[in-house]
Amino acid sequence: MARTAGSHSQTTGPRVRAQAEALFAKHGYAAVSMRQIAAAVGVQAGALYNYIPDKQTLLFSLLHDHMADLLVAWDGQDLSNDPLIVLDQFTQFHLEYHLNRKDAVFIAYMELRNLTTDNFAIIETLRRQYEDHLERLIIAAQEAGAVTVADTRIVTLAVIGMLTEVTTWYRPDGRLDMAVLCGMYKTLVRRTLGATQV
Amino acid sequence: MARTAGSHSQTTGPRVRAQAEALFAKHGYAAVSMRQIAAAVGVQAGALYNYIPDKQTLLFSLLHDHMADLLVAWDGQDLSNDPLIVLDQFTQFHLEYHLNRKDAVFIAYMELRNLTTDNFAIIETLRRQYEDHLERLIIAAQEAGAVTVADTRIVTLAVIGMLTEVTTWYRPDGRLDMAVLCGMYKTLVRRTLGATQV
DNA sequence: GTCTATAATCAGATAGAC
DNA sequence: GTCTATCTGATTATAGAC
Repeated sequence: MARTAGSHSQTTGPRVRAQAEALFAKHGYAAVSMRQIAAAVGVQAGALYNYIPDKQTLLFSLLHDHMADLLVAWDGQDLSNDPLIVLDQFTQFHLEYHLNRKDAVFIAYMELRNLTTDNFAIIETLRRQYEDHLERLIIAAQEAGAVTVADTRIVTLAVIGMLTEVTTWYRPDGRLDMAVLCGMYKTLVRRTLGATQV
Repeated sequence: MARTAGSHSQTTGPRVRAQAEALFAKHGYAAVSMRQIAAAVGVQAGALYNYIPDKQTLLFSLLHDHMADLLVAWDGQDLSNDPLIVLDQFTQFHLEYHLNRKDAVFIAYMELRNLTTDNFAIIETLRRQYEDHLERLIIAAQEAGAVTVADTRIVTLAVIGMLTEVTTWYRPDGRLDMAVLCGMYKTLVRRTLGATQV
């Protein structure tokens, strides 16, 4: 309970990350100054350096945690034995996860070019891992005779592209609720894969 | 033939735009300085202001011309009477046009947030016009009984998202040439639309 | 049309007081 | 842990010489 005045280490750190994420998504990494982040948090610029070594590391940390969390979340899914139902589960998972983290998704796609070469390689490896998860599902469905795909890699990227694009226009208070949206995209994904049942 | 030393008005203007486009695509609008653009062109920073009023107008001009050129190019297409062939034509047009202008496409999607409010509205109107072209094709195909779509607007955005995503990974010297790529995506688009023939 | 020089501002990051 | 003050260098844009 007793706490030194001005000491908020348990809350300021996460707040720096949250405000940076929101500002980077809105204006772009290069366009946001450390002073802007500090103002959003409610501290002076110098205080930020108690929590982050520099601006580049802050960006990398946001992207890395987003991708790592995504992989952990997918690993935690309870998957069906039906190869078509599993594809529906991926569609639903991808849409819900990404629509609930629009800022992080936006940054993860937009700010890759602002990473150093080494940091970029790490993020790309994580992204590739996620893509591979879906490609394995498509290959399994193909082997089970549930879908017909000419090139599993291309179709994997096409499906992820189609699903991720939703984050650029979907509004929770718009004309479609999540359940309806997910239902429509499950159909679109099955169709794209040439599923035996749609 | 005779030309005042240092006078290159017929070439410098376009070169400023071309170099700015390349640099904005690579590093992002906010991350690129006028000095960098000038260095790429081969002049000093001050000379740029003979061709552009300011940095913001340069960005807007690049985005505006890209979208306007896209609409003009589509209007110039010779379209089939077959509603499914027309959709194939759109797929091919969109892929070829966008893959030949990767930098402009990247900027058009990434730098919208760096436009002023007024400029943003203008670009969004142009983008919406392009989307409407595809949506009308889908509606026509639906009315002709050639496709089955639950929500023409959603599917329009899904198709454009799927096609545009290709620009993030396609390499002309990669394992797929344009003809094969277009063929595969024509199938994917037809499938997504629930076409009677794929 | 391009140059050099400069104005006015802002950037990321650090030092030391409290 | 946060503040103020500051360092160093970069930013956009302009002015005037050539």
